[in-house]
Amino acid sequence: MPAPTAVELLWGTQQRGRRGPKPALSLERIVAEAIALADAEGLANLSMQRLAERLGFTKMSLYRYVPGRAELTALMLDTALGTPPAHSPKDWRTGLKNWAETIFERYSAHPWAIELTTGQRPIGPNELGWIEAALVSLTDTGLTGSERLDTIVLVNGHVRSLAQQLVTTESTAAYTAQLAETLTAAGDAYPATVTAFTEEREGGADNALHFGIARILDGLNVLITQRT
Amino acid sequence: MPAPTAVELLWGTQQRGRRGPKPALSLERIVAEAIALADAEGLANLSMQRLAERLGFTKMSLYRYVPGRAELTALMLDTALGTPPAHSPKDWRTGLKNWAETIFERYSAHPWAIELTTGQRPIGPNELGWIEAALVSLTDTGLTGSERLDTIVLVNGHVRSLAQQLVTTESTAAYTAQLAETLTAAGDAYPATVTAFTEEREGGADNALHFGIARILDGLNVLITQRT
DNA sequence: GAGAAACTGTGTCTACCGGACACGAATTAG
DNA sequence: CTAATTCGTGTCCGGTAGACACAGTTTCTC
Repeated sequence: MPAPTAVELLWGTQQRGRRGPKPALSLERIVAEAIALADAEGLANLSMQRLAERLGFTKMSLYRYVPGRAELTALMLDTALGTPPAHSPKDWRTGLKNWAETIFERYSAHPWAIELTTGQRPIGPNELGWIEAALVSLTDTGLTGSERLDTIVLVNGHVRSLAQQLVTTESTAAYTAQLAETLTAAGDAYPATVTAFTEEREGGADNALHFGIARILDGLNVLITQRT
Repeated sequence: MPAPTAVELLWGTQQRGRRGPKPALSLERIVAEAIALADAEGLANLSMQRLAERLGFTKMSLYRYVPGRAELTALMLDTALGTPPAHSPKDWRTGLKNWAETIFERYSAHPWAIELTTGQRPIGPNELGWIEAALVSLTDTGLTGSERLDTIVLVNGHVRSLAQQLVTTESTAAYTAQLAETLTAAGDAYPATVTAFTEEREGGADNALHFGIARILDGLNVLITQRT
C-alpha cells in the first residue's frame, strides 16, 4: 500500500486491492470536479477543502485517491489537454498550423492548465500524444530529431504565451485604461511604444496568434526548402 | 494615507509623509532582499515571515512599505528585469537577436520572474523599457504598429518558454531517466516520439533557444522583404 | 515650548491552506 | 469465523496572508 506516484496515476498502472469497503469516490470524479472548479473559479481558488465540499466528502477522504495536490493538478492537466486530433495527411504546413490552433483552443478552454505546464513534472499520456501528433506532421520535412523537437517547443511556447494573454484580454477595460494613463504620464520616455499603440489596432490576441504562427511557419519553410 | 497601489509603487509616484518616526527600512532594501531570497530558494519559499526574518524585522512591519505580496512580487519582477541595454544601431535582425538573447539571460538569472509575468498585472517602467527597446529596433522594418507589437509577443513568448525549460534542465538526471522508462514502456503508441528522441541530441535548451530565434527571424524576414 | 497629529514597528488574532495520523466501520481473503 | 485490509472521518500541526489595535517616536501647528 505505498502511495501511488504521479506517473502511476497518469499512466494508470495501479490496481485496486480487494479487501475493505468499496470506494464511494473515483479518481475520475475527483479530477473532473476539480477541473470544473478550476474552470469556474481559477486554480488559486481550488483547494482540497473546497473540492471535497463540492463532492460531498471530507477533505481527507480525497487523499485516499490522490497523494497530494501536485498529483491532482498533474492529472487535471493531462485530462484537460485531452486526446490530440487524428492526423490529417496534408502537408506539414497545414498540419502544424492545425495542431497549433487546436491546442490553443484546448489551452483557452482551461486557462489554468498553462501554469501547470511549468517546471519539472511527469508527462502524461495525453501530453505525450500531442507531442507525437506534432512530430508525425513533421516526418517528411527532412528535419533532424532535435530540430523537430525544437520546432514543437517553439510552436507550443508561442501558443501558450498567447493563451495566457487571452485570459488577460477578457476584462481589459480597466487594464488598458491604466496602461493608457501610464503612457500619457510617462510616454515621453517611450516614444516608440506610444507610436505603436496609437496606430490603429486591428483585432487582438487572435491576430497575434495567427501572426506568430505565420512567421514561425515561414521561418520553418526557409529551413526546410533549403534542406531539400 | 491610502495604501499605495502597485502602479504608484512601480512608477515611484509617492511621497513620504513628514511626521512620525523615520522608517528603518526602505522599499529598495525589502525588494532587494526578496529577490535574493527568491534567487536562493525559489518563489515558493518566499514568505513575508521569512523575508522579515532575513531583514531582522517582524512580518507586519513590511506591510508599512508594501501593501501585500502581489505588489511585492510586481516590484521584484520589474527590478529583476532591470534596464534594457542601449540600442545598438545595427540592422533590425541583429538588434532583435541581441534583444532576445539579453532578456533571456535576465530571465535565466531570475527564473522565478517568468511565472510572475502571467496574467493581468500592472506594467513597470523597466518592463515597458524592454518593450520600447524592441520596438526601436523594428522602426525601419515597414511593419505596422500591431505587427511590431505582435512580433514582440512572439519573440518574448519563445524566450520565456525556453527560460522555463532551462530551469527544468538543471537536474535532468532522474527526469530523463523516467521519461525514457515511460517511453520504453508505452513507446509503441508513440513511434514518432521514440524516433525523434533516439536520434542523437546535440546541445540542449541552448540550441532550442537559438533554433527558435533563427526561425522567427527568418519568418519575419520573409514578411519584411515582401513589404519593401 | 506644548499639545496634537501622523507615522513606525510590534503583538495578537482570524481564516485558510496542505497534509500527517489515529480510529472505527466496512469488506473480503483465508 | 477470523484476521487482514481498505475506506471515510475527526483531530491536530505548521505554515501562509493579512486585519487591527496599540505604544512609542517624530514633526507640524498653535
